[in-house]
Amino acid sequence: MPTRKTLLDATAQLFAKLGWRGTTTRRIAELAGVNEVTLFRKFGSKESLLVEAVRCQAADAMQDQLPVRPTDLRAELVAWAARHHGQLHERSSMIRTCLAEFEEHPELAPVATEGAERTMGDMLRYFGEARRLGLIGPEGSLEAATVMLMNALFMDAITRDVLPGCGLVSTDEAVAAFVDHTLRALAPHTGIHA
Amino acid sequence: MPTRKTLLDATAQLFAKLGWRGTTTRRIAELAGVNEVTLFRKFGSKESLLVEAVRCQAADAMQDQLPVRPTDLRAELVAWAARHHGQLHERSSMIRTCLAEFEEHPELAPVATEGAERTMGDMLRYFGEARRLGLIGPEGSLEAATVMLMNALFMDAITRDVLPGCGLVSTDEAVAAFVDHTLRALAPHTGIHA
DNA sequence: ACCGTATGCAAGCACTCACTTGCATTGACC
DNA sequence: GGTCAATGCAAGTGAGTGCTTGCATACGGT
Repeated sequence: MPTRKTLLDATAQLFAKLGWRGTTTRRIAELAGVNEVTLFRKFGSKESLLVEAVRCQAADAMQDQLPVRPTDLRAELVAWAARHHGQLHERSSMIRTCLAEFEEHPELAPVATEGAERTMGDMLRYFGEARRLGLIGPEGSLEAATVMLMNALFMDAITRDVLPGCGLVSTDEAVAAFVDHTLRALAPHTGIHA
Repeated sequence: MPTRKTLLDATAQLFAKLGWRGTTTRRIAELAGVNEVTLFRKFGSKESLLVEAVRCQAADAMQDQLPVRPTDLRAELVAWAARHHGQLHERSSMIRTCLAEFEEHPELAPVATEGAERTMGDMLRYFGEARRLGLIGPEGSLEAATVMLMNALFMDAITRDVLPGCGLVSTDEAVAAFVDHTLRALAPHTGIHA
């Protein structure tokens, strides 16, 4: 059924840009090139369609994992962070909208955030492994390091186009600076990057 | 004129919760206990009223500065970060909504973000001063430290009620952990907090 | 006592919203 | 050729939208 996917894609696209209330069934039908009635026959209501569209969009998010065994921390983290930042940036409009809509539509939250928690768990595991291998020092909270790095990447990705001038200038520089700062806090001895 | 402030407050409150489209002139009038016609007589249009309401809300944000001369970095930063986090948290609903509405209503952006940039500048100055005084080491990017700390606080504050389980558990612990992590990255010698 | 300003009230305008109904058309499978 | 499910089209429902008009009422300054 090509119609179904077409409708879900159009809905996600409109929702990201216009929010729940702005995403009208008329606009969805027009963008999908489908009659408005078809939308109701296939999904029953606007609400079902929107929730399903957000669910699919979130499920599409690539699962990008850190290496099982850390070797070159900086290289691996920078590469991972760049990919992760790219993914977030692609979806920044949808993410901003969801953050605002969670209050009125809490049913969106579980489906949209499941990925984030898994990613945090993966990074925590990675740092734990690195510490076990002596690649980072025995002190410093790995949770704090993980949350701060992920928050920094997240914020930069979702505010970059909408609030230029509230962060670092270039994306690559920002990613590298965040990773370096994180590793400096976890370094086994001073001046690891000096 | 009590009516004016009443209307602005009601508007800001509704806008934070329901967004631009959800904030209807009927709801505003009802919440403010004012006739809907009065709203149009005083502000001309819904758009003027909304922009003005967001402007006032942002202007109300307390300006909370770091000490001119750094002495006890950790204590000063923790105290400042806790206050800053509190302010952000109070306005988290409005902030989330604005982040989503910036795309459709870019006129909101300048008025709403002016404070954030000043705050970042203040922290950068504070770190620069601290480095000059030898309270932090000569290496490590102060911009990265500033952006990461502010992003971490910002994210924690605006996602705390809407995405529990995506960060650290208690607010106070989170704030302290973020500051510690930041200082560890900037520390003049290893193990400053050991 | 008079006047201007601010507000309320009732009604209405043209428009959009989510959603429904009834009927015609298509196309695939038997 | 006949059946059935999927889709389109035209029209309409009741509710909500931003905004306007006309008129009544209050209150303060002169």
